[in-house]
Formats: sequence, structure tokens, C-alpha cells
Amino acid sequence: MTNIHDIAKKSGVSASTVSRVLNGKNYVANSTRLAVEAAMKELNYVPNDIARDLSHGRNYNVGVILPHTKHPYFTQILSGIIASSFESDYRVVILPSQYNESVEIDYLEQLRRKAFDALIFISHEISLDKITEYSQYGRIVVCENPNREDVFAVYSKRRTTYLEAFKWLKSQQIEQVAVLLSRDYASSVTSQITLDAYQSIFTKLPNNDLLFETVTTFQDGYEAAQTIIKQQLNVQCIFTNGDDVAAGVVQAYQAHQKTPPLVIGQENQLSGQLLNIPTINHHFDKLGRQALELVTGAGEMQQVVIESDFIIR
Amino acid sequence: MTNIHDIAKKSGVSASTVSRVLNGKNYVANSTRLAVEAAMKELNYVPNDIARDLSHGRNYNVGVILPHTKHPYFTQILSGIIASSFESDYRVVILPSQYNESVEIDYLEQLRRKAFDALIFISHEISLDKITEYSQYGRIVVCENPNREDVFAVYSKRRTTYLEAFKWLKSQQIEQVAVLLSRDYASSVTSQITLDAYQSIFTKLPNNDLLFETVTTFQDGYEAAQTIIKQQLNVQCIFTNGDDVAAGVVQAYQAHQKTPPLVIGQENQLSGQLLNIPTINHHFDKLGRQALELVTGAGEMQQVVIESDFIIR
DNA sequence: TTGAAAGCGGTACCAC
DNA sequence: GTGGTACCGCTTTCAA
Repeated sequence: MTNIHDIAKKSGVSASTVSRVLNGKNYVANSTRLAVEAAMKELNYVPNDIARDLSHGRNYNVGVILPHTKHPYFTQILSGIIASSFESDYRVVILPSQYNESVEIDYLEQLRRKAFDALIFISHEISLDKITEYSQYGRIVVCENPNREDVFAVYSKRRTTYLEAFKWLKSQQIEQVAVLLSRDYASSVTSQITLDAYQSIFTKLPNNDLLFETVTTFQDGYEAAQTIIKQQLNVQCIFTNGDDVAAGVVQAYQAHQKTPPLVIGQENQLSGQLLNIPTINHHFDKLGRQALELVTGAGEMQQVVIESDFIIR
Repeated sequence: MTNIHDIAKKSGVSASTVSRVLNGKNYVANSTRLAVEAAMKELNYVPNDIARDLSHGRNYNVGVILPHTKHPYFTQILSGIIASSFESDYRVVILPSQYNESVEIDYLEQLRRKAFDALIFISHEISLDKITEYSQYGRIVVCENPNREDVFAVYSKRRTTYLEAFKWLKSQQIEQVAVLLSRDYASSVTSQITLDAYQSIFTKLPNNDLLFETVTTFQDGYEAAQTIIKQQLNVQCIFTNGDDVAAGVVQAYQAHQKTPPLVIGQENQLSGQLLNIPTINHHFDKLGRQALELVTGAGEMQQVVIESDFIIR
């Protein structure tokens, strides 16, 4: 590896001067500059980024923690982050966590060891306390409403839109609504917001047999619908947590030769467009973009809210 | 930042000894070890990864170059790479290229500057010559058949499966086949393989009006199908380059109140399952896993071929 | 079993 | 404008 000292020697100047030429900063005589550049060309020199990083104490890497890449919620946010990184000086490092707390802690430790300048949690199992504890080592942004003010956050304004959707249902005289959630009420903020909005509009929670709490895929949606069909429940609408799930519901009804009730999806995916399912667009790509801007920005503590839309079709 | 020398001083030993304790290598007296560990605990010390990287001359980062994350071909391979990285010591850095040659060259230069230990090109615009030129700076793997032996590569065995699919069509007395490609014959190896296989079976290329060369999305598929419908072409089958595209084709026919011909997709996506479209599964996740194993491995020059399946439904 | 010292490859402050 | 030098923080060889 030819280094900065080789260039210095070759061109008869000091390493400091080579460094100046390299960075185009400070004054260097034109003749000196040319001599140094000639030496660099001749020795086929390029600077070493790791050495530079060490000297600067930073490496422009942002770690992005997500459980896996099988769910559109994660991948859509990730896409936004990546798109935004393309326009910034930062690189995105993917850190899969499989919902495993100790893996997440390990990533926080890596932040502490300077492996990254900053971290984005698209989702997390560990507590917010743990996250704030590590904030001294680099900026950390979470992609959810933390319900406290000492955490950088970007999140979708779900509640308003859920209220809008449920209000609309009610205006259509629809009151028998099944709800398919991705995770149980206790462990998911999204589930809490959904059910709280539901209760605000319908003044009660859904009956137990109309509430499904671990539905995340097409297949899960299909099976939940089958349960509803078999039990011959009186259902006017099935409110799901994603268009793929919604598609599963519709397919299940069709497989049973039945007309599905009104099905509502989320995330405005292709599956929903194909089957003409009303949906809620949370604009996760935009959320991802904001997350990167926030985590690489210089500003004060901040929380950004992204609007979402209810799309009737 | 408390560093290794602080620990050395605090515990009354040399930095070398602290380093030994840190790495658990070489002999350190038990009493010494305990003293050092106590000092580390007390000063809340963690080693600096960048310094370690500089000393080692490597950083365990693998760059993954892809045009964008909007196409399932890219994201499926990426998922495989990420899943595999979880089981390795390497980190995945996402490098979006937007099909831009100078951006790709810049990433190659970053490899040279030691920003990464290795690179995976999921897709690339630059020449293979350029890629081999930079191979001296770190291992580089491409995700396509390079048709030469001096490049690490992982690719799907498309030709065999395309032949199988076309043969099956022929056995069904289907000879009027439209083909929707993602890119033109000249610039896409996949397009070449597709049409070459077509020609092997049908002894001729598709007519010009049955060949579409820049179709990549649902919408593109929809529009291509509209063209076919409007021109009232005699088509028994539409062979597409993806299930989402295939879904667009089917939807276009339905919108025109027409029964679609046999439509074949690729990639075994949800959209294809929903609409019951026959497809070709290229197992891109597996391809991604192999790509990471290959790029981080120690072995000789190697090329790995992934089997694909024709799924009739 | 341990320490001194020379790297790894740059950056940046302070004189001249 | 330019050079000297200390420093970023860890690893590793060689001697003791």
C-alpha cells in the first residue's frame, strides 16, 4: 500500500502538504500541487478511508436496524432511507435483528465502539430507556411515536386517519367490524392506536371473536377470514393491517364462493390495487427519507410526523 | 474518549497487555487480566472499531450495489444477502447506483480506498473489464452469468427453465406467444437468454408486434396488454418477466371484458399467486445468500449456478 | 508473561 | 506556503 508519506518523499514535500493537496484546502503553491499530483498519479495512490475515518473520529455510516426484510412496512421505510442516503454523504448499513433484544444491544454497542455515526431503529424490542442511554454515543432515531420527548422520532400520523376511516364506516351504517392486527395490544403501539381509535368511534372494543392479533401475511389473512366464515359471524367490514393481508381475506371469501364484506387494507400495495381494496397510505417511503435526514442532521431534538391518507375505492 | 492507554495507566500495565486482554489471545497472568478488566469497567471503556479496522487493514463491510429498491429482482436478492450476513461477521452496506456508471465507478474507488472489504454487484452498467480491473482491491461478485471465467459470479440457471417453459407451451399447441422483456436485447443478458431459448423451441423469434422490450412494472404490463388488445393480435400466450407485470396484463384484459390468454409470470410473487398465474421461480433469495457467502469466502475463483423452477398452475 | 516501539495512514495545529 | 510533530486508538513484533 502506497501511503501519504511515499507521496511526500517522491514529490519532495512533507506529508502535511500532500494532505493539503488531497483535501484541496489551505494554500498550496501551484507548482507544489502539480508535483504532488504527478507523484500520486505515478504511484497510483489513493487515500485510505479507514485512516481518514480514524483521524476524523467518524465514518459516515448509519446503521439501520430492522427485524427482517419480509414485511412491506420495513422494506418501504428502508427504501426511503436508501433513496435519501443517495443524496447525502452517508452510507446505509443494514442491521437485521430478528426481533432479538441481545442482537439490538449488540448494535448499540457497535455504535458506542464507533462502527457507526448514528442509528435508525425501524422497529425495536428493547426499551426506549435503553435507547436514550446510548444516545450519548451517536444520534438515534426511532420510527414510531415514542410518547416522550427525549427521543428523536419520525412516525406516521395514524390515529387521525384511523379515526377518519372508522368515521366513514359509521357514516355508511357499518358497525360490525372485524379487526386484524399484526401484534397483540400490549406489545404494539400500532395495535393500541388502532383499537383506541376504534373505541372512540364505536364506543366499544370489537368482540373477541372479531379481533385477530397476530396477522401479518396473505396467508394469515386468508386463515382469519376462514375462521370468520366458518363461524358464520355477522361482519360488515374487515379492517386489516395491510393490503396483502386484505387480499388474503378477499381470496378466502372467493374460495368459499361468498361475497366478501367490505375489506380495508393498509400501505397502498399492488395487491390492494389489483383487488380494488380501500386502503390507508402511510407514506412509509417519505417516513424513511425523513428518518435519514433527521439522523444525519445537525439540529436539535426533534420529532417529525408524517401524514397518512385514507383511500376509498 | 477513554482509550487503551488510559486503561494501561490505570491498571499499571502497558498498552500491549491491555490489547492482549481485549483480544483474549496470548498469555496474560490471571491477576493482570483481572486488574485490567477492573480498570476497563471502572472507566467504562470500549475499544474503538475504526482504530482496530485501520490496524487490521479491513473493516468487514461488504458493499452491495443495486440500481434501486423498486424491483423485486433486486430486493429479493438483497433479502438473501442480508439474511446471510446475519449469520456472518460481515455488515452489508447498501450502495444505490440508479444505473449510473460514474456512481458505480465511485463505489469501485471506495473499495480501493478500503471503505469496503468486498463488493457485490446485483446489477451493473459498467463493463466486466472495469470490474476485473478493480478486483485487485477486494473480492467482487456479480449476480449474472458473465460468460467468462475470471469473475466471481452467482446466477440463476434461466436458460434451462425457459426452454422447459417454452417446450411446455409447444406441447399445449401454443405457438403464438408474445414476449414482454424488461430491457432491450442488446443491453440485457436476461433478454438475450429469453429470446434465444424462444428461438430454440419455436425456430424463430417473436414477430415485432409481439415483442415488448421495456416492461418492468404492473402498469407497463397493463399498457402492453392494451396494445395487444387494441391491435386485435392473435395471441395464445403472453410470456412476461415478472408476476407483477403478468398481473397488469390480466387486469388489462379484465378491464376490456375479455378473457386473457395464458399469461406466464416470473419470480413467484404474491400477485401471481393471487391471480393464479403460472410462474418461474428463480430463487433469488438463495442467489443472494450464495453471493454473500462467495464474496466473504476464502476460496478460489468460483461461479455458482442456482436452479430455477417452472411452476405450472 | 510483559513492555517498548514501530507500525496502520491520515489530520491539524503551530512555527517559520 | 510549507514542514515538524503530536495525535486519532489499536495491533504486533521483538526483546527482555
